[in-house]
This record gives sequence, structure tokens and C-alpha cells, in this order.
Amino acid sequence: MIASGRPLVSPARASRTFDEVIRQLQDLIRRQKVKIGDRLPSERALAEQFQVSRNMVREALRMLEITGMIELRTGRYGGAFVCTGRPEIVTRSLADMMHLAAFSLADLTEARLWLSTTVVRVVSQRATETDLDRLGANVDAAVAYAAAADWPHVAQVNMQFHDMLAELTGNPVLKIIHDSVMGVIREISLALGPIRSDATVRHRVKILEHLRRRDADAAAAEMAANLASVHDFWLREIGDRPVGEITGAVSTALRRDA
Amino acid sequence: MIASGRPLVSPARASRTFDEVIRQLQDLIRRQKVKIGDRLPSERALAEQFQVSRNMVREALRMLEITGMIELRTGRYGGAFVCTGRPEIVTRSLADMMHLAAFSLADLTEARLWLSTTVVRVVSQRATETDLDRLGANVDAAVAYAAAADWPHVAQVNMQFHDMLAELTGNPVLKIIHDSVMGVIREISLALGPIRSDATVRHRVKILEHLRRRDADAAAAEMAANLASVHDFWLREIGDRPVGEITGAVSTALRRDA
DNA sequence: ACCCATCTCATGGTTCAACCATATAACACT
DNA sequence: AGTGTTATATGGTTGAACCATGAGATGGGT
Repeated sequence: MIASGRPLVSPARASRTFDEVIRQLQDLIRRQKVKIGDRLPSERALAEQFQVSRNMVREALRMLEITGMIELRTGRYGGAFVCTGRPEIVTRSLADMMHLAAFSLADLTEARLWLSTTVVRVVSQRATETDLDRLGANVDAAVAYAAAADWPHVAQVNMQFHDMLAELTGNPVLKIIHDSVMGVIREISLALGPIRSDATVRHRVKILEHLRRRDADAAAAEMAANLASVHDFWLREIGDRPVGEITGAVSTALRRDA
Repeated sequence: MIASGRPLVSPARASRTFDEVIRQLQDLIRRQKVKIGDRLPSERALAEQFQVSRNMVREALRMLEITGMIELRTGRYGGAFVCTGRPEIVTRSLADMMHLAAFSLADLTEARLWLSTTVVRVVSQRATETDLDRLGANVDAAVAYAAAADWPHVAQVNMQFHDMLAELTGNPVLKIIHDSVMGVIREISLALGPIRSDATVRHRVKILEHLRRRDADAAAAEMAANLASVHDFWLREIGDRPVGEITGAVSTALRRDA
């Protein structure tokens, strides 16, 4: 079947059999010939259709599973089901790259700052009063937890604040990007433990006030100030320890819990 | 909002044999027991050490390869080499997720506009004169191609302009995100064919002028105006058809040509 | 000494034919 | 109506075999 060459655009190594299987299956999903929730043919059926061994089909399916395009279920009536993309896949890739020293914590938090200021600017234009009330409930919870010095809950609610904000932009692409980056931020936050201070909460209150006044510049500035202080705190905590050590530790811890 | 407990990470299924192999190999790399450039033991040796079949080792190695942690080389003295993180892994994950998510062209170009304005603002602060000269060379090329009505080359050079700009931010995370979104944009652009107009080129010239004056606001505004006009053009071409339909078509077309 | 062709062989790539573990629809039983 | 059992197609796993590759070793020619 793949006897002749398929030059295409910079195939890198299209030489392997299962790369071709991967490509065709990806194409099926991308072109929505199979929709989200649909089941692909069984491994044995695919092997026959592609005229390759079942092992090659398995390696291809494994790749699609790892990249989050399909989910594999065992048992009769199991199989490979197309599923909606999972942001933690991208998060994982980003975290892996930090382990491999492709970029630093400073790079990450800087990008996060730009993303969050963009998000807050958009939200200041688009949020309805109802949306702002829901944000207000979140901030109130943060204030209450901070008053009780319950820092783990403060950290948790703060994460939700950012998630809600990204959701309120109404733009799914920005949401995906934001979730991916925040996933890595969350790992670091978990590894270092909650910040025992209500500084972020006080910033939150002001951000919400700016949002209610639809003052995008002020809200963005407040967000930037908040994130800068968090970044400084982390840098002091981490000192000279390599970032891989931090997130590697948390990965191991999370796996143990599972 | 998520009122329930901790989201944490998906436990996945640790039940499969090769998941354990993956975990141990990842740990080796994360803990830097094997360093970048080192070679892992051969598939056969790993199979013996882990007491599993070679197929399971292969699926584990495949996973590590896909996530960009190792590179596989054939031939004697080949093997699995730990390699530095490859940004295109994250780029592909993001692009995959965008294909799976049901988002419209409007969502994509909107996110791209925010991203590009951020990029151009950062570059206006950080670019050296040498950097700007290199950008100038790119713009000059675009002007020349436009004068010759060579629209395919104009489109190609324009893509390079955005890539260079993202590179000049000096932030690898932003570069990765930018590349991911532009990858999808590029697919759409290829599917619809080049825009036969020098409007974009004229915007380019002005953006460069603003950059040389270090006028971030003006450069961002010019960029926004440019992208808005491109977006309008595409909307007339494709209406509200889902993005997956467009990009799927171009994949197929490229394959036929090969 | 140098160059180039040839050989070597451990490595990843691929196939095949089994068997195991699992989940669920359908059925049998209470 | 509810409960337990079974049949069976699915993914998970094994082991042995063979093919294709490519960096080093070899050796002959200049």
C-alpha cells in the first residue's frame, strides 16, 4: 500500500508504516468523517483495511490516544472513541519542555502575564452584569478564606477565578491556550505550596471593581501587578533550584495519589 | 464553577503494562539519570530488564518519542536518544486540540489578533536595530513580490514576517503559542489561496515604521487593522463553515499533489 | 598516507499467531 | 421487577521471527 514515495511537505520520517496510518486516521478525525463520540473500527478491522499488522495499528492508536484525540476502552463494545481535546495534553507537553530545559520559569510567567492581561481586557468589554456577579461570588469566597487564613482554599479559589475569567472571554481558542499554560502554573503552585498572604485577594477585589467600571486599562494594570508579585514570590522560593526539580517532584507526587 | 473537590490530574489507567514502563523511563529522564544526548538501552535490553515483551517497550518508547522526550534512530549504533524539547510537539498538541474543539474562523482570527498585537507590542520594546533591519529586508521582499503581482510569494513572505516577529519577542512560550495558532491559520490560507492584493504589504511597511519609532500603540493598531481586513476577506470566502472542513480539504489536496 | 568501496551486525521497523483480561448486551433465574 | 450468569468482541500482551538501516571496520587501490 505505501510502496511508492509520498514526498509531501517535509515528511521528516514518513518512512515508517504506522506514520501513514496515523496520518490517515488523523485526517478522518480532522475532516469530521468520524465525529466526537464516534467509535473507530476495531484494531483488527483497521489492520485489515490498512493492510498492516495489528501492532502498527496499535502504535498509531497509541499516538492518537497520547495526543488526546481518541480514548481507548476495553471489553466488548469497547474500542477507540473520538473525544474532545484535553488541555492537560498541552499542559503535559509544556511541562515536559520545562524539564528538558527548553525554557525557564521566567519565560512561562511572562507569557502568562501577557495572556492574563489580554483576558482581563476582553472580559472588561464583554462580561454581563450576571457574569460579574458570579466573579464577585468567587472573590467573596476568596476574601472569606483569606480572613480564616485558609490558604489552600484561597489558592484553589484563585485558580477558579482565572478559569472563569478565561471562560468569560467567550473565545474557545484563547480559553484553550490559557488552560494549557495555567496547567503548568498550577503544577508549580502545588509544588511550592500556597502563598500565605492575602495580597492576591486584595488585588482580586480591585480587579473586579475595575471590571465593573469597564476600565480595561486599570484592570489589566492591576492584574499585571498581582502576577508580578506572585512571580517574585516564586523566584525567592525556588532560588537556584532547577525548574525540572520542582515540577518533576510534583508529577511524582500526583502519580502516587492516583 | 467547579464546586466539587480537587480537579488534580486524570489518573488515567495505570493498569496497562507499558504505562508503568513509560512512568519509569520518564522518571529516568526527569531525574536526569540519563542526560540530554544520552542513549537509552536497546529495546531488547529494556524488554529483558522490565520483564515485558518488546512490543510493550516499543509502545512506551513511541509515547516518549511523540511527546518529544526521545528521538529514535535506526541502524547499528542507533537507538533511543534523549533530546532537548521540541517546540513543535506543543505546537502540534495545540493545533490538534483546536481541530477537535468546535470553534469558528472568527474565534481563531480573533485570538490571533490578540496574540499578534501582544507580539508586536513586545517587539517594539525589545527589538534591536539589527533585528529591525532584518524585518526590513523581509518587508522589502514583500514589496517587490507585490509589485510583480507574485501573490503566492507575497503570502509566503508574510508568513515569515509573523514568524520573525514572534521570534523577536525572545519568549519561547509565546513563540510556541503563536506558532500553534499560525499553523492553523497557514492551513486556512493555503486552502483559500493567496489574497491578490497589496493591502497587507502596505500595512507591513507602516508597522515597521512604527516599530522603528518604538511606538507600540501605533504598531499594534496597524497590526489589528491589517488582520481585520484579512479576516473580512476570508469570511467572504468561506462564510461560517467550520474550520475543520477547510483545513481537512487542504490536507487532502496536498496529498493528491504528492 | 589517503581515499573509496565493501562488509559487518546491532539497532529499530514490521509481521504473525496466539492467548489473556475486560466489559456489556442478552439471557436465565428468582 | 430485580438479580445473577454467560457469550463474545474488544483491547492488552506475549514471543519469535524476519526485514531495513547506517555507522564503524575492513581492505584494496592510488
